[in-house]
Amino acid sequence: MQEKLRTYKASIFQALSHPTRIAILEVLRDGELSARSIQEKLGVEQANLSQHLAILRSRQIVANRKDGNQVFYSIRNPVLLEVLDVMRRYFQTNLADAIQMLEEVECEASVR
Amino acid sequence: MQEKLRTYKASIFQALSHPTRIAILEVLRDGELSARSIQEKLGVEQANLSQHLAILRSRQIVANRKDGNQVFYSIRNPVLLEVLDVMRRYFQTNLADAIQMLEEVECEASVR
DNA sequence: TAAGAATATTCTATATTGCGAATATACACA
DNA sequence: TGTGTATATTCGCAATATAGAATATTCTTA
Repeated sequence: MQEKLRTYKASIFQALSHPTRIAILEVLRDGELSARSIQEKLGVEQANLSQHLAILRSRQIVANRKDGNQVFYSIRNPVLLEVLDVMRRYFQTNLADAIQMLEEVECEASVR
Repeated sequence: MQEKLRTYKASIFQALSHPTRIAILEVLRDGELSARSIQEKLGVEQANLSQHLAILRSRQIVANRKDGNQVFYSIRNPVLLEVLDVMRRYFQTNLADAIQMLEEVECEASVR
């Protein structure tokens, strides 16, 4: 596989590499929601949510539909939900390691 | 799902969010390899590879086994390969969008 | 048209990441 | 023990990412 393709995949993973963006995809799992509803469900700053949505949009991960005053977001490709599902299985089969990691992550998520 | 769990998931995605690290997992798909072999296959700097391996290690994604002079790496949990497989499907069902993205990514991968 | 609501963008400060160069460590074997 | 090979770590710098504050844009409705 060429470098370019890997860079694309990496950019998708990168889009998924933030807790808020994972949360966004999880609340969109059951169907589209307005930006405002997402914001209320997640309890984040308006500007911050908008930035995260911009990232998901730029990677074509979510679609947005304007309706009057509001913008409704939805997951563009359901296969992405499978990615999240498999990750859930990954997490489950990894429980022991994960618990340890959670503790580390709690202090600092970085390697260095 | 709690924030902590999302942070954990995000940290796994973050580990996958670099082309070199994706490449590492791909060459490890068929079994363990020494760091040197990985380096030769990928053609990256020794120090750089070691840094990427450190990230994968810190997330418990790879296991390492020391044998004399060398360190052999392998994928710790095969479910992770499924994640990559699903991503491949994601890519395939997304071809049109992806091609467009590849062009953009070619110039600059960032949103801003 | 004016005011208000929903969303996006820009700006600024800070933190994190990624790279190569240099250095350190660990092991093998003469 | 000394030398070479394999791997890891540290350092400094450039690039990127994230957050909140401020501002802009778009739409609705009085």
